[in-house]
Amino acid sequence: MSNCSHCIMKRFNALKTLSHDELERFSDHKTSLIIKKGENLMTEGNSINGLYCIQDGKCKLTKLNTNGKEQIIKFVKGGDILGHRSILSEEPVGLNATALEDMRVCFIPKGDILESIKDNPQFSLNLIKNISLQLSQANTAISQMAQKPVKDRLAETLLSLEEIFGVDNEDCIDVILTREEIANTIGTATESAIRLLSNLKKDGVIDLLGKKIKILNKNALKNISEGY
Amino acid sequence: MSNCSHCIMKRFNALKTLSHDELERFSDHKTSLIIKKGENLMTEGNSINGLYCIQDGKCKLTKLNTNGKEQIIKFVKGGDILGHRSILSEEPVGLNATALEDMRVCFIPKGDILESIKDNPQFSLNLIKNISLQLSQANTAISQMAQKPVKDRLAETLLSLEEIFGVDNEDCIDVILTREEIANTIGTATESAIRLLSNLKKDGVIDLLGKKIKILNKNALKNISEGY
DNA sequence: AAAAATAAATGATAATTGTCATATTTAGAA
DNA sequence: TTCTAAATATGACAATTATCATTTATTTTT
Repeated sequence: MSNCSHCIMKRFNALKTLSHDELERFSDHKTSLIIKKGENLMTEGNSINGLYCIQDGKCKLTKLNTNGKEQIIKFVKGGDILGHRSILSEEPVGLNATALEDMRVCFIPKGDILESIKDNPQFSLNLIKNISLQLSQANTAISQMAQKPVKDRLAETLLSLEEIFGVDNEDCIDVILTREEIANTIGTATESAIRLLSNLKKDGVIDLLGKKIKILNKNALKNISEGY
Repeated sequence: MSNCSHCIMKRFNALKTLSHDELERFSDHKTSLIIKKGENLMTEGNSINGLYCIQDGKCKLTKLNTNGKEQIIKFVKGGDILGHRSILSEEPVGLNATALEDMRVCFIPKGDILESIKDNPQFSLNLIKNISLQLSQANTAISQMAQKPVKDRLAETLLSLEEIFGVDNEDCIDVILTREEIANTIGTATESAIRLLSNLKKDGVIDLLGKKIKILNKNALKNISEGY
């Protein structure tokens, strides 16, 4: 099985401050798992006892609203970690993590993580920074959801998806989402999302190739996202 | 000047795990300040080098949107702490903290806080839990802003305001907000907020006594907040 | 490959929400 | 107090967004 001290994950995030010894310890205790598209890596309300390192693949973090609708809170990809908030706060997981494509994930038991937190203040601090950044981004999201019209939020979301996932060899945003998932990200009805995407295409701002979306005019999108 | 080890603050939050010695150190270095209604305790984008303990008074945490509108993210009252996120993440403050009434606040220099974080893992952990809880609440807020109609959000907000601030001797929610501030909390136009408040009053769910709001039927509000 | 199921697209219409205008009330300053 | 400014309230209307119905396209299953 692969070794944590050689893993690409350690180049990212909080994990980059871990010593060789700590990574070896992780290696000895970790389990690798494959999450198939559509399956849940974490489920809202459940407790977990470890940290997930996303090796490969993409997932969405969602919340089920009281009205039964799914809200997508965040997208996660290879190199990201999941579950640290729950470990640190000793609370159940707050979001569902659902695979958007097949994923390769490593699971590192809570005990090892807590040990590193105790031994390695820098690791601990990096986890805190990660959570703080998420809080900061969440506050921005609240503001935008509350005050921006759907069209602006769609533009914003498309830019952010390209930022997160990059583009493929045809310059399309490198993630496959259904129209419903896009709608659940910006908080609108699926039909509205479809209509606004069609408008953006008609205006030459984006191109739609099946589920693939290509941004043609980033500046125009940026303007729309700011209400112009 | 008052002494931290006798302060009511230490009954709350992360501070409750601090030792007598730590509190004495805080006491020696702290400064007390009065923030007048309308003044800012913290300002978005500025850096701070310490922790604020709110002794008394209320404030709103806001974010200025790209469209120039103010979004209220959170309300803060006596017993709460502010600035720990910025200290821990070593980033500028993300939100404005504006006094809703005159406030008494203590400021404890960053150095003392960082020392306690190093010495006292439980203190550190409690700060993390505080930030984690905020993140969890923020995610819920995103979902509600994105998916619930304004009426539901208003009902939700009224319940939450009573939860946070309690009621005065006339059973009114114990905080004075302008209609504009209520609108900026739920993310709507001031006129819409006014109209929906009037409707709730007409339906006998709340009573409006000037700026004071009294919840008459908590169950009805709860139902409205959930879309019934 | 054909059939069935799911997703996307579009029109028609209704409901929600925002904007502008204006009146009324309240709070603050001279 | 009296004046002035600001906040609240309400109507009229426009813009945005949701819902429902239906068609077309795409994906999945048999």
